[in-house]
Amino acid sequence: MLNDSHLPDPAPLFAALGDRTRLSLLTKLSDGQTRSIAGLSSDAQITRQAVTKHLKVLEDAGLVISTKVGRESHFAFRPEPIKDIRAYLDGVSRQWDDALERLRVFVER
Amino acid sequence: MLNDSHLPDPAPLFAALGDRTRLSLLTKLSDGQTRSIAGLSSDAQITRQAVTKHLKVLEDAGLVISTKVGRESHFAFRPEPIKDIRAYLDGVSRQWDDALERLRVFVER
DNA sequence: ATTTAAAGCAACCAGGAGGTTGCATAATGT
DNA sequence: ACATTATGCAACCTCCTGGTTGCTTTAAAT
Repeated sequence: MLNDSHLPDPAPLFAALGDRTRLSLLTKLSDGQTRSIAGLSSDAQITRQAVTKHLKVLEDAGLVISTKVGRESHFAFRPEPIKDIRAYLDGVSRQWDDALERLRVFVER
Repeated sequence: MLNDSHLPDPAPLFAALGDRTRLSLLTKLSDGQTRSIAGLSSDAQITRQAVTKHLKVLEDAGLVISTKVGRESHFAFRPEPIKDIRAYLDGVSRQWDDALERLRVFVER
């Protein structure tokens, strides 16, 4: 049995990624450049305040980090949680592959 | 620039994974065994009807497939979408790594 | 034939998510 | 000094989500 009781719950992380706007913000930031809220809002269809809320969600999930620079908040991408969920998905895939392999061995005997 | 305009929007897929109950259902099913709604509901803290709703979300996301067997609905894991989101995350990670590499080259010259 | 078990369906409810407007505050630019 | 820009904060609104209860239908078990 796949036992994930020792892992932190990845659901909130997936939830943070489960929004088009947030994915788009993340994609922009994943080019390594740091951006202000105004910079991230300029080409969005929603208000600056809505973007701020999305950035808060991303930051709470650890996907982004912000630092104050003068009157601006500069946001940067944080890749660590991405690694975490890839590891989680690897676990799920592995359990599946193992199940298939057991079935194959059973059928072929 | 990372261009994801040709890809199907992965946000709904992430959203489907963004719930503890659904992740737990998926984890159970990823062992390769097929299960009825009653079987999946028995050790859950919520009602059978709530489980049914979660299964519908998972099925809409393609993460699970159901077939009727007599009066029962049997659910099975579908690994394909997992591969899709891993590919998506690989793209994000790659863009990030490339950015770091460019920075390194720039700094070291 | 009757009872029991599995599932579908609909109505309802509370709370959260995503968005807005409006206003205040604090740096920057001129 | 004054005007402008970037952000923060709060109130509000609507719709969706995750959950419930209650009832019906259908298959299986006795």
